Amino acid sequence: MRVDRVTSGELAILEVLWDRPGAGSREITAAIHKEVTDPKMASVQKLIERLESKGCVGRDRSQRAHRFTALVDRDEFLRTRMQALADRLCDGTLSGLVTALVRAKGLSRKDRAQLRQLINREWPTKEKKPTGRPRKG
Amino acid sequence: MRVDRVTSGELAILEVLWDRPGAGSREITAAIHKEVTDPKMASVQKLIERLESKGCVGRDRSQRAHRFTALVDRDEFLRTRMQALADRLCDGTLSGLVTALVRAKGLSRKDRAQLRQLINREWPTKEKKPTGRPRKG
DNA sequence: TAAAATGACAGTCAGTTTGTCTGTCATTGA
DNA sequence: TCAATGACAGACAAACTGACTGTCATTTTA
Repeated sequence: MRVDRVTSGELAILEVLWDRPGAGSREITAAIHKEVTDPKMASVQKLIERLESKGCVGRDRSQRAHRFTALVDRDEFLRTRMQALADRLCDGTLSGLVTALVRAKGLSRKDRAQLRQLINREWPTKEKKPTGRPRKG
Repeated sequence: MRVDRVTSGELAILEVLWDRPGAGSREITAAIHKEVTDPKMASVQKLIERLESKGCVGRDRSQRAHRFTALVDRDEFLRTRMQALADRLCDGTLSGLVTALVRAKGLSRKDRAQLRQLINREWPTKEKKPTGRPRKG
């Protein structure tokens, strides 16, 4: 799964597939380009082909018009991309990434409030359960 | 400042400059390559040149051997890169990015503890100052 | 059924990117 | 004076990227 080598054009395909799992090449083309022409269709197919070879897209050949699905979800994709940044620019830890985020200028008060709220909502309070008891949700 | 178009090779230069502000081309070359040859020097200079044209590196010409400094710091660079990710993959907010981070699988308990601790340390408690009074830092 | 439309696929293409290298020149220092 | 140094211009191949053509089999339509 070569998520790290997904290009901009390929990413456009993935974005469509995240919204519409199982879309066909025509639907994808329509979502990306104003007009659905033969060349556009071919371009999309080529990009899908490359995504497939990178292990990021799956293909259902049971019908003539193949149907495609993303094999990475958006969150996972994002995390991989951020991990790549961390590997290159921090000590390789995602928390190092967020540390930089927190320290960097240009983060609005609203941003910070959102972040804090987010963290507190996702990981409610002190985690007192060393047993890893499954949380509701 | 075209931080978003800094390539891998150029980033290597920046990393040296982050560690050693004011380094010369020879020092940078030595930090990147095993041997300091004429071609390597020229390559490094070309990369510096491009970084300069992107506004990411400054040049002090007061001496024959120019001295260089990064015009972006690591945190800022990181933030810009993450913002680019957010623009493409989230609603454009950094908190959307962290949301994905938080939701994504593959985040260890330790990671999460670190993140929480980080947030709480950086933004101590409730922010009750709508006036934006500068915080000690 | 014949013709048109459709979709997969192979192959090509030009433009760009990227890191490297050559060659020239002025300055420095031995 | 001569060698070393460093800036700089220019060229370069390889890879990347998205778009395109052309062919073929299948499906749909007239």
